[in-house]
Amino acid sequence: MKTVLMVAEKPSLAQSIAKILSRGNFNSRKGLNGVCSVHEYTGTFLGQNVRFKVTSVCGHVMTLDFIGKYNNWDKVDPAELFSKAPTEKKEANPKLNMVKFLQQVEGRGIDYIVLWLDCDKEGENICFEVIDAIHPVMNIARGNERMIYRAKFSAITDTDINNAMNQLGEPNRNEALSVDARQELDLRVGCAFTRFQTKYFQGKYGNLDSSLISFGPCQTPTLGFCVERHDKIQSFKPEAYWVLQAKISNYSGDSMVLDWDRVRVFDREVAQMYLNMTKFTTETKVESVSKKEKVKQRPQALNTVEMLRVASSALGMGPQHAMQIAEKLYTQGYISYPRTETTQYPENFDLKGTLRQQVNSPYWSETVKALLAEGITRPRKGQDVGDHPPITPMRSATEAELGTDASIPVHINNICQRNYVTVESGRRLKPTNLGIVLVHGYYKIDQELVLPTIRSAVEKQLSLIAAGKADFPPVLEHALNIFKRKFHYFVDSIAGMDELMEVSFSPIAETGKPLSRCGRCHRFMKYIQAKPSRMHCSHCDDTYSLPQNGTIKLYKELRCPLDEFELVLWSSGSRGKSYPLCPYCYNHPPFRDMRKGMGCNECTHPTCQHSLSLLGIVQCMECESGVLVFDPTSGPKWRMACNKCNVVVHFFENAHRVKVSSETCDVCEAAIVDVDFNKAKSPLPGEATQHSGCVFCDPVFQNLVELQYAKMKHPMHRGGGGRRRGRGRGRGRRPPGRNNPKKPKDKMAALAAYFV
DNA sequence: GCAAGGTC
Repeated sequence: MKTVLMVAEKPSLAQSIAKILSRGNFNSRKGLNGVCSVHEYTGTFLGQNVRFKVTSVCGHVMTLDFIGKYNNWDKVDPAELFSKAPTEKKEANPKLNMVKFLQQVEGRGIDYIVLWLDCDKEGENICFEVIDAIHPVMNIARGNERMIYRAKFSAITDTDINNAMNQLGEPNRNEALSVDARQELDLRVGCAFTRFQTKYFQGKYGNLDSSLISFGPCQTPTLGFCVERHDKIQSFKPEAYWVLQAKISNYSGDSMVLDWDRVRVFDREVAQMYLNMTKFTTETKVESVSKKEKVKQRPQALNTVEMLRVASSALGMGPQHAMQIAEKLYTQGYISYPRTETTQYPENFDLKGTLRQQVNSPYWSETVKALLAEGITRPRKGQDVGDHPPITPMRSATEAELGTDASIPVHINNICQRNYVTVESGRRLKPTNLGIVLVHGYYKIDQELVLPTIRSAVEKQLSLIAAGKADFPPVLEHALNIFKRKFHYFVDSIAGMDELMEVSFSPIAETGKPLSRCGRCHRFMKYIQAKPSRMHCSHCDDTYSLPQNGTIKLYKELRCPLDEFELVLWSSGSRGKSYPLCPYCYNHPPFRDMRKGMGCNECTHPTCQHSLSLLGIVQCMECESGVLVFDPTSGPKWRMACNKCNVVVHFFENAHRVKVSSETCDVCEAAIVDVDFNKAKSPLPGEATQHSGCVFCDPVFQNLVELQYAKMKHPMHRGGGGRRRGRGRGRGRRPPGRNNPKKPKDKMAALAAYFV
């Protein structure tokens, strides 16, 4: 029996599709990654009896990135990112193992594939990601029989899904290619500007309070809208004005308030004059009576931006939340696809049928019945962009169930995280100094960097690829060329933005507090606590980066024997790990086998008393290449910590001295440790206070060792497994190896519409 | 360490 593999965009959709097509008669099992399930049933396909397997991916399978060596910020000139730096497709989420799942497990030996990815450009792109993985391992078809099919649907309803299955088409290569072009453009442009800005300003100012000064074709215009609004509010100057109001009443006591035809005057004396004139009036004369009727236009059909706007103004719901709910309603079959720019129903759209679905609703049953009886008027004419029908209720819900794209909330979240804006009460966005300076800077240098127009122009070009009216390479090259020139102009004109920065931020040399001495000039260097924390020597004009997410203290005024820089002690917290580091060596590794970002606990100096060579005890039991290094600052609760992962091992408590000797254990090769215990609390037999031995093998010490993990905010490794013995000691070992809100034309117009 | 786009 032949096999048909059907792939949806997300697990919940795969299940819904299987349920509908098999009429509820299917078996499910977990897939390789535990996230994507596989639903199986038998049925007919192209007139033959086949086995159907319905599964899904989790969004994009692949992502675009530069090849490894171009991700080094120190060695790569950002300008190279526009053309020289090669890119490659990497697995978007390696933990999900999607390629293996598709290629080696579910796709192998299948006969047909039906693509049920969302029907938008991104979905079309994912189609080809799936095809690329599966096509090579499919059974070879006889003759010219087609093996790959595309289902087109707009709602997860019985009719839509069954119709799609009966009218399978082909995936659209051009639409997929337009997404490839977008990806490459966003990557090259975003990374080049981000790296340049970040490195330029971080080296100059000490209190930027953002560790990353990012730039993106969507997030930057979003910030632009916030700052523009803020500037308008700031430049508004309130002026006092006067209004005349008269309250009149007739003989029966009915009263009304009359408004002044002039509305307001800004001249107090004029207002006073009119007030004096009315003061002595006892009669009023009605000159005319007019009647007005107000007609409210009937609404247009709902698209995404309008839905988000209404959700915000009427329901007080943030865009992220609103989109999440819409997404859920869609996958459960209550509404049609919630991502659409279209505000016009097709001529043949069954409006009455849609309304009939609501006839038993406990909320509006009566209204629906009345509408059906008297007949309905079509919504006001809108625009059919050709993507999906307007957002439409597909079935009635009972208490409990209740951007042109979902990315607007993501852009807003982005600029919050970068500390460009803060969210005030009532979900109002207020730009920070940094956000304001950036936007004003772009305006000064090149307005197009922050205006939505350039993105709109790019999207227009990309849609030419999608429509098959232009080829991928020339469109990409043309767009990259424009941004490359903009980039060079920006670099050359950065002083313009810098002038604005100077007003809001302090030069790095004036920031921070003196902490440790520089090994070159022997003057105090300043410790800058603001992220990213670093050390700066104003005399030598050098900046040294430091490990993040912890505290930095002076380490007993001890010096590095190699460069005479005073050591500092990094600590992740009172119970976590700590190690000394030399600010110079941390940035400029002294030995060949060392890399940037290593502290003394990874230093291979053969004789320095703070080095791995002298304080290392044994190989870490949890990670591949780490060594447990004695922490001489940890007393009285002595401990050793892995110099690679976050394993911390507590050992002796009541000791006043612990020393790592140069001898090793015969059994496990761990370093022998000499310990002096307190007289009163010594765990040793008799009155003994001193003992030497292997921490793991010595019968006295063995019971005093306890394995515990450091409580780190961002664990690099998860715990697991017990302690393994006999893996040899690790001492000295090298580690191996914005507009009219009704007619948004494109994404940027949609974004602008949200800010109205 | 970076973009934007999917989704968990």
